[in-house]
Amino acid sequence: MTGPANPAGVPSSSADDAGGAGPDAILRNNIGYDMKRAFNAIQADVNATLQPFGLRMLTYSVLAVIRDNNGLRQSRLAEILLIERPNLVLILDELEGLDLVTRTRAPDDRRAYELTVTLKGRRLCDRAFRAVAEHDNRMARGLGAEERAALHKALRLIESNGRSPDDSGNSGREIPRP
Amino acid sequence: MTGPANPAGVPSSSADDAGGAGPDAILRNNIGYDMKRAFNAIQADVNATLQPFGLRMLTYSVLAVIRDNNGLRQSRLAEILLIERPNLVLILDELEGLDLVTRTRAPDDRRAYELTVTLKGRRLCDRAFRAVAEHDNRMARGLGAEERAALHKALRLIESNGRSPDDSGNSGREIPRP
DNA sequence: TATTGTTATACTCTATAACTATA
DNA sequence: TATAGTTATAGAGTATAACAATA
Repeated sequence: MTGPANPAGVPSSSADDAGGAGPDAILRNNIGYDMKRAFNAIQADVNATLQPFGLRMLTYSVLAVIRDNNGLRQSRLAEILLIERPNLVLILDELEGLDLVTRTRAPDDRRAYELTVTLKGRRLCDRAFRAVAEHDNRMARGLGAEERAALHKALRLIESNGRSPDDSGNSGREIPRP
Repeated sequence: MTGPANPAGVPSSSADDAGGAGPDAILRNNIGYDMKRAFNAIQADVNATLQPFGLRMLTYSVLAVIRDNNGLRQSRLAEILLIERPNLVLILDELEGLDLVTRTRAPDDRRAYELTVTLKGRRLCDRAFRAVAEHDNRMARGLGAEERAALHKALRLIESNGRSPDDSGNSGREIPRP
């Protein structure tokens, strides 16, 4: 905690709080709360941006990663994007139905599929890429180049903090009295 | 764009990309992608943190805002947390069923309910608050105080950018050829 | 007529178990 | 037996239309 602490470490909930601090002031201290609201704004904008292309954030991500990793297999793609394999199947069905990607049997392992982007898929992906880049600039308006780089760095650090329960003793989470 | 640009503004998708840049390198340029992954980590951790209290991120947010705004009405609470009214009903049913909040008829407007946190709810909220603060420190490990403040500032700026389609002419979104 | 809370419903994203066909 | 892709299913979270009671 950085702010002034009261005995219990609990925020002051006095009535005059509501005056100039905003009714959700307590939650504004939490990175997750601010991030959820920021991400909601981003997702709404990127989905509106991708809608004319027939894509969503998720389908665009899948398309873009296949585009840059030709011959990729579904299991590996699911790993990369942190998607469960069963959920990826439906996304690929959708993209394949739109003639944007193809599944071809792997020559060495006939259980697996190799994913490729079609010409149509590559063209759409490139156009969508530019629209998403504009979306990014729109959402980052007001941030300087260094601030924007710092944001990316912070987000990646947080992501990696989530994967490392490398605290002392227990995993760092409190165990409340039953 | 900050990096070197090629004629079309499209990222190089040559095969040697996959070497040291990571298979999702293209998406890593997008704030939304990094933020989604960071937020996934945060949400998983905060939900694990709140589980012993019988709360989730969403129910904790509702409880905390009522705690600091006694007498709040559902419509206003929904506005504050950007939740649709119908969805809030179920959350309040849950919190009321746990004896953490109460709905009492507003004296001046008998359509509305005034929301209050019970003693049990206040105690639980305070304990959860401390656990969430520890969760926050866990997720922000590696960030200095200024970096952390800059992160909050950036997130709030992005949120506000989402609410302002104040561009010139069209809303700033590209209209692709049909 | 408008608003508060509610019901019902649907859609997206996510998560898990179990199946098939190959290995 | 183990793995790749699949099916079925269930759970959050979110979004909209329509209703009853009240204003």
